Amino acid sequence: MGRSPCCEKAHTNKGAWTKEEDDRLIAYIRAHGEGCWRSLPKAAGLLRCGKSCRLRWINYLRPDLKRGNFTDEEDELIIKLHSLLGNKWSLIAARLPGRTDNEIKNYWNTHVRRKLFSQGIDPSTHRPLNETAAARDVNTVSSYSGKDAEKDEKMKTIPVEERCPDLNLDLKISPPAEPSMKTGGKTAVCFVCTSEVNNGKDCTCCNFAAAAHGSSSSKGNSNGYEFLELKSRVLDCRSLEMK
DNA sequence: AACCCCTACAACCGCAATTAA
DNA sequence: CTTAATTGCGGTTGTAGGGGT
Repeated sequence: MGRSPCCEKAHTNKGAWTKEEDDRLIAYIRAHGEGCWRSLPKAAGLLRCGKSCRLRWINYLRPDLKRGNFTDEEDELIIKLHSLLGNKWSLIAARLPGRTDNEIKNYWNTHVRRKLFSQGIDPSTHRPLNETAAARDVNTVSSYSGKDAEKDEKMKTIPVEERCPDLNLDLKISPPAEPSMKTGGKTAVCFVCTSEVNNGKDCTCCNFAAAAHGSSSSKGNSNGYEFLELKSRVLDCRSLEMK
């Protein structure tokens, strides 16, 4: 049973991409745009599966990627967003223009986790290690690790509120900063009231401009942080409490 | 120079969610 | 409504390259 493979593996390349493959993919997407990853490899003359092409484009070849080291501001923002969203890398990436979910995930696992540990902070809970160590004795929450199946099962039974009791996580996440293909960039959902915001008009429930609803990086005035009240790009988690 | 270890990150895999037929 | 196909996401792996011995 199960699903059929996404591609004919016997006839696809794997591993690192060559310059020629990159060039083919770039040329094809420039000519035809993104989409229909399933048929793209054949059309572009690539011996790759669609998944692989999509990943290569999104994580490496896209022209709007920032690349380079993360700034201190980005660093801080990632930590704050992770404390709110957990391992929702795509949501975090949506708030960091030019960064991909894969890049942020790698950065988190190689740099940020270590940094937080060195500061005595549990990267899973964003609470002091000694505090979470004590909590572990009670309910094992802070000892959670994705690799630990047993703990994972326990984790599933513990409400989010218990894991971060000082955070009101009954919040709504806005769509990505970039207008999606599916919505055509015409509608978005207010971060605060969740009502639809159409054609770049501001939501009436709050002062958040349309730029913060769905086109922050393309409208010029936004740095992509306003939705978090990050004018100064410093996030107070409690300021994000939603009803 | 050779070997080993560690780090960083590109890429893969499996599954869930979404969309199309 | 159901099923199959496709896309997207998060976890994990593989490996190149750098540093230490």
